[in-house]
Amino acid sequence: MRPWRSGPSDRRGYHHGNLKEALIEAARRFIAERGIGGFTLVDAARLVGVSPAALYRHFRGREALLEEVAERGFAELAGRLARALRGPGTPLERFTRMGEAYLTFAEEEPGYYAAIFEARPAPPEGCPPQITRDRDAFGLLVEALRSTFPDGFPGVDPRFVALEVWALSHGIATLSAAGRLPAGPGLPTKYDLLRAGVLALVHGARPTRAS
Amino acid sequence: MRPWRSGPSDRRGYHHGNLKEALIEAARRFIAERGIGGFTLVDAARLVGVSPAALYRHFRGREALLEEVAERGFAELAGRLARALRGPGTPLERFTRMGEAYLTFAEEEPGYYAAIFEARPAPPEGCPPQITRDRDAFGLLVEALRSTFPDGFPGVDPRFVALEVWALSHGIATLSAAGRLPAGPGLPTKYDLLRAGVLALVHGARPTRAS
DNA sequence: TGTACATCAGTGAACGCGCGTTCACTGATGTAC
DNA sequence: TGTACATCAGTGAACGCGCGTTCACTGATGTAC
Repeated sequence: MRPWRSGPSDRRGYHHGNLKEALIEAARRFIAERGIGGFTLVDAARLVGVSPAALYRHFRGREALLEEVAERGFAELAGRLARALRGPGTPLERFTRMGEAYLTFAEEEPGYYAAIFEARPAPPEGCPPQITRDRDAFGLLVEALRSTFPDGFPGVDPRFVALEVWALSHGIATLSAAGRLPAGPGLPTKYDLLRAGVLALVHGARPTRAS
Repeated sequence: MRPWRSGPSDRRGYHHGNLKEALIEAARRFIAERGIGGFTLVDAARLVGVSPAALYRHFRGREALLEEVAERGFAELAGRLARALRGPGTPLERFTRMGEAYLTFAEEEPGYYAAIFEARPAPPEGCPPQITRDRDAFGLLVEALRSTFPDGFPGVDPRFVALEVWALSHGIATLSAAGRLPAGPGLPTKYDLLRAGVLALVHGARPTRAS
């Protein structure tokens, strides 16, 4: 990519100069507003001020653009989680902040969040990138659990606890995004819910499961 | 609706006789396969063997059909939950079975489940039916908690615990539907996850929240 | 420093498609007499 | 019991629309000489 001359100029001309990034950004915003299904190449191009055909200089098509958005979103999420975990405080404080970072990401970046989660049932070919991404994120969570509770959990695989924490976080994030968590003064925030829930899950981890 | 002459005849003729129900059923199946966004009136009509225009004898349009599907789905879900709760066993056993019924519903009826949860951000008019539905379902859960744990939770509103249980259930159901819960022999099933998680949430309910 | 040229990121018109919806209509049904 | 008729659930053709994608093209850019 051509080195872009510095300065705040928003530029406009025959060559956009930053089209790929601008399209990803536009997609992120439209997905946030209307969901994956409501996202349209034509709208994205219009927002950026470019003809729809220009898109094909940078992406193979709609799916490729969505995949790129999911990729960016995942990188952003992973970065936020890692940063929260690396911060100051006791292990438990940092773990708690990681949960908050997850909810905050889902709230601030609903486009990314949706792209990450919807971007593919995809044909049952190899499809390794997705698997890899999940494994990376999940591994991060498991590692965080291990370092936060170095003594582990009596008889329970940390991955089991990690799955529960993830499911709770995802549930809170999606219910909240759908406007289905009762909210208001005096009511618990989603952060309250997650904090208390994670503590309970972590403390309550006992060998109660059947298999 | 004309009394339908009995018999297993699938019938075919100028008058379908059962078109409204057949369309709802078709919508349910297509949403399950392709999601809300992938659902199409034309496909539904084709599956039922009727011209697309026929639909408008029974629904005001696409949105109305989706709303009807969501309504049916919600009724089915509420019925299943209530039935599980009314069954035999100790209160805790019945409460646990209610959770299983939730997951089973989400798995067996992904069309209904998606319709229930996606069927509307809807303009900020009165929109009472949705609110009412949520309140009904949530009230059922709160009632179940109260009767399962008649002594309550030390210093914690049962509705708080109910929200956490719901969020966990929803998170597990959606992750599972998205194929993102690692599954296989030796790995915990989603039922294991929910059972252990609910126990932990219920036992761990303590006054830890900030607000 | 100036000019010819290769490169390639853009244009804009067009395409085929499938969608939701409408319309005037038609044919089956059940009822009144 | 037979017939005329009102009702209304269906048809099928058509609509306007916006979509993703293609194509031959054009104009700006940066480089070689």
